[in-house]
Amino acid sequence: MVRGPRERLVDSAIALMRRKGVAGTGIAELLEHSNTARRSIYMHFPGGKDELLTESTRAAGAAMTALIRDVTATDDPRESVAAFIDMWKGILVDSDYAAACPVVAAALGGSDAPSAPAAAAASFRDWDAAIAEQLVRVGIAAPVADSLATVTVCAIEGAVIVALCSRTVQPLDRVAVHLTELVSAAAPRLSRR
Amino acid sequence: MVRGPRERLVDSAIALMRRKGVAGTGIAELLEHSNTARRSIYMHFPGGKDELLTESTRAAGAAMTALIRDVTATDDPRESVAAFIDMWKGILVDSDYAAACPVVAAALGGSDAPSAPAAAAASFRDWDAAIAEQLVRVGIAAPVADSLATVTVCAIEGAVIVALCSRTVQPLDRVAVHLTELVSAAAPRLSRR
DNA sequence: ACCGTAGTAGACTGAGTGGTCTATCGCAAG
DNA sequence: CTTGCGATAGACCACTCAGTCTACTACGGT
Repeated sequence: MVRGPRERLVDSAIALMRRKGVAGTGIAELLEHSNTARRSIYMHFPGGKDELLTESTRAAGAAMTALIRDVTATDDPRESVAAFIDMWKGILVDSDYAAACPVVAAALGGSDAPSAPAAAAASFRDWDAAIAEQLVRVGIAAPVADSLATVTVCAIEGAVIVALCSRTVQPLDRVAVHLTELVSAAAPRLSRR
Repeated sequence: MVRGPRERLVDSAIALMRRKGVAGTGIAELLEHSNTARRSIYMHFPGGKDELLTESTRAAGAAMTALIRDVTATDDPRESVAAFIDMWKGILVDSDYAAACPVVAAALGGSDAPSAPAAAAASFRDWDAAIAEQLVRVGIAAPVADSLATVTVCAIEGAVIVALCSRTVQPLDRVAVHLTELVSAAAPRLSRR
């Protein structure tokens, strides 16, 4: 694995966006965190902070898309939901409720990184599509699957935020219960389990 | 209604948090937006930015709690959900997808306003309680009502974020459908409508 | 009419912002 | 060895940040 300045910058930007948001992520802090020369930012990202954070949003979104595709390889969406919720619980607890979703930060950081929200929106769409694909595979009609997938993403992202500031994973657990309920109701052939 | 500097500052802080987040809300911008003397901030909020934004979070949260209590006065939670979703759609469209939830901003702004997340968490709890109260009233068992209330808050907040960056109210519509579905399933005596 | 207080206006500070620039370093291809 | 280039180190820029300070004004209670 090549660990050039570009990769280090993107990784650090993702880590900082999780904890500080877009506006709160400063160049100086980013340089220190990634052990990179100041100039390297503008070599790889001529557009400066906006370009760097937007690219980092894309990278974080793509990584999550891959993870979703991996987790949804099963034929039971309820397992997938549980796996996701567990992953988020791990992130929150391990970071002592300091790290949230970098893509959410990007979605809300339009005033500091104007092109970041568009990258966030693209990621959300990818996640939707990946989740809907699994739901269709287990027999849910496409329009319902799309809708359920969107709700899954929204509910989990919302729960992460509420859980973060409340310093408890309870919102995630509650969301897991009801998302499972929705999936079971929509996919009759799963509901006997 | 008295419109002293304190009220103007809180109102402006809420408006700016919606659009710029906590870290992105600067004192200078706040002063200009609220037409207030610099000194007045530190007269009313000796703790500076942290205290001002935390207090503004409490105010925004309380206003929303009142609105929730108002909207949930009905005995049909499905109407209440629809009313909320409509309200958010209005905010997003009217602001041209620039204004989100100030309480979410506070929840994520811990690095710039350390005591804001706690105020956000308190608001989320109040909203949960207000929503759960209505659900219990229509015959849903308390534990289920609590859980459903949390999911309602999380899903809507998540949908606002996704809708904002996607520049479409579709996520909110989809969330409305499935929240209604969940409420109907949990409250049998409503489900014939 | 007087005083006390809240509010206004705006200068000022030190630290920090994102971004640019020059100079040097290390290394690989010719 | 030499040339070229990405990377590093760090000075430097104009600007903004949050917060402090002084001087002045407006007004309500006595």
